[in-house]
Amino acid sequence: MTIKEIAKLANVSLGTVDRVIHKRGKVSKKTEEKILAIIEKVNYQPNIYARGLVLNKSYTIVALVPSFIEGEYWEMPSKGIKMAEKNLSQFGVNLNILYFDQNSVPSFNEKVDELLKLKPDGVILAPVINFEAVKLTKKLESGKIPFSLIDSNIPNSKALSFIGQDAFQSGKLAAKLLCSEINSQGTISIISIKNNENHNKTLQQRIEGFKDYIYNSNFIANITLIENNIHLGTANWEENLMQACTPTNNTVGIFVPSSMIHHVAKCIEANFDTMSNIKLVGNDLIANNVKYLKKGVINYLIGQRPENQGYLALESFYKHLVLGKSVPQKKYLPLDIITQENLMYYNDDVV
Amino acid sequence: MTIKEIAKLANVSLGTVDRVIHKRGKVSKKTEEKILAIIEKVNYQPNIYARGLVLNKSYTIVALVPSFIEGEYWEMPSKGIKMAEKNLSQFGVNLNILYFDQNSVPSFNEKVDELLKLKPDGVILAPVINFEAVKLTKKLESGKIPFSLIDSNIPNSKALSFIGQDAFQSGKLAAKLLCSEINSQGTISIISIKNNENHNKTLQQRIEGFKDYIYNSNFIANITLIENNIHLGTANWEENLMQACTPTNNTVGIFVPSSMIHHVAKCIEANFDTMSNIKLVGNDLIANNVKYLKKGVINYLIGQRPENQGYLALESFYKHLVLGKSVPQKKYLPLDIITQENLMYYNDDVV
DNA sequence: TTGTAGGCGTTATCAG
DNA sequence: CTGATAACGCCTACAA
Repeated sequence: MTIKEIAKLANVSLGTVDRVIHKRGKVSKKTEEKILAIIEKVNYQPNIYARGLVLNKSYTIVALVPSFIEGEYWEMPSKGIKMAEKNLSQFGVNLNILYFDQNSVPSFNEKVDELLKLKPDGVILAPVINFEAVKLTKKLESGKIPFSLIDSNIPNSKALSFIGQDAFQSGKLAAKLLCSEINSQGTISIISIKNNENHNKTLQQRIEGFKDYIYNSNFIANITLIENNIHLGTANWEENLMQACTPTNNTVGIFVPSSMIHHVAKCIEANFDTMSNIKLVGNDLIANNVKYLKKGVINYLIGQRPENQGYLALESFYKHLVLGKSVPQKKYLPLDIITQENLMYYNDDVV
Repeated sequence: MTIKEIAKLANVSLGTVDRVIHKRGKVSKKTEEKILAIIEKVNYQPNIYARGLVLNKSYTIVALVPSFIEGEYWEMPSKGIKMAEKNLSQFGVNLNILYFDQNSVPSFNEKVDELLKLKPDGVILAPVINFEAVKLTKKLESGKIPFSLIDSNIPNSKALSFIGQDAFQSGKLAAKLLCSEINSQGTISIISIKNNENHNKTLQQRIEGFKDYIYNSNFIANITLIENNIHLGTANWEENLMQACTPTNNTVGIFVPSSMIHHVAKCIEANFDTMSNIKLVGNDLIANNVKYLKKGVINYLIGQRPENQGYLALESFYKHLVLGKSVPQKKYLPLDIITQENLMYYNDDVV
């Protein structure tokens, strides 16, 4: 059903129908009602090709995400965003990725300036440097530029959508898997490994979830928890890590609430004679982690579909700007449990 | 870059450029080469809106899948196909779902006739009744109607794409999970439950994968396997099932290689005083299974994203027919491990 | 308040 | 062999 046909049905011209459809006024109430009724009745759907052709709009979306070196976590969301661009560029969605250094506020602000100069129609933001990210969202809000958040949320922000994972639940899941592997008894070591200075809410929530599971289980009496913090790049981080890995009493399991578990796995592997029965659970399917999962040093990895997060973030703008559809305000991606046995089908998994 | 601009660059009219692009001949070699070079250089991409508008083609895709009652497995692929239609109908992809009775060859053939009468531009087929399905694919091939297979494959068929799961690997994964739960010792019962008469390759492959894992593990000596077959709807299937569930010797785990594990779970729950420590692993997130997973009667479910399978099947025709893109010939969806802890984010998971 | 005409980029047809 | 032109459905400016 076209506008022309509706016009004929209503005995008006197609200009009038168009004005009704777009609520541009200047139509008498009577004809408006008549046209609306017809539109309703025939369930008129605009032809998106014709609309796309005449509007021929193109949208600039800028993504502001942490820089990375090959194999690091942030490569994956970037990859997903780029894949989405490949599919969506033909619909007028143009992408511009800006990378900032997670450890440098000036670098972030520099990129923010660059971003604003591009006058984007939408922004994808990874709020890793939380405080600065919040400032940016305020600016975007006042500039009426819609933004989507990936990875972690900024509560109370007016984001078009948040796409990420439920970190607390991720921690609970990790605890469940580790407990099942260690038969629910012994000492578990939680090792937080970070490569930046920022307060990492995700890490914290995973740890809380992990503890929550154990505290509320009925074998809590059989389990001891130890916590360690390692800061990559500091003077003696490797020694500290080695110490954290070394079995105290009867360490039977290690949980690393980040993608950095491969550092622990490397440690364990180097001392496999004494440590081979320590079970490892961590997050994220980055190449280094996968390597140790395949070797059996890591027992479970929990995935959060980072490529998908990136893909969906750009797609949310496509839906919002191009199709004019509504998009879910919050999207938690599934927490995938990855083992040697199902690893192979989790690789090319971007929609 | 538009055809018009290319025409100007090449000092020809846009008609000529169009003939080159569509290889319709009647262009001198010299001008053709010149135009091709320009197209290459400027990386010309046709405007899909304009193309869609003028072609204004619509495609009829017919899906032929098993009928179901609410909550059964086949509801999920159907749901996925319908969701895809919702997104793709505006691009001219029209869907027609035909349901056949898995236990009735005549019903299948009746639907095949109906299908052929619709003169579809593409067919989505669930080859559950294998022999008849093969016959249909032959007809489609000779009629040059492309088809996609979902759920299980027909090797050597000329399908546009197959979208399903690796059933063998699914069985291996089930074994791994069950072994981890039962601490790798005791008697495991494999209970095949079917609701139709067809030879079910998927079931068979899952069982083979399951055995393969155990035979190749180093705790094979500690595990005993028992196999049972239950045929839903036969005279005394409930008694048989009850018998199969009853612990012999030291049954510690049960594997049901289909979506029918809720029948076993019901059994176990009814005798929870004596059977509460039997671990259950099965397939598919249907409502009945989820219920027992939440209760803790079922320990793990393995998902195969059936909605996604349906969605991707229809989308493969969109990509093929509308966008003219190539689609992967074979797509195995990930084998998701579902527990109480990650269940909640696996529900609205269709792309 | 309403109707009309031109144009978006592509395809396909028809006349040269 | 090549160029000109109508049409697809929608939007917008402008005329009535």
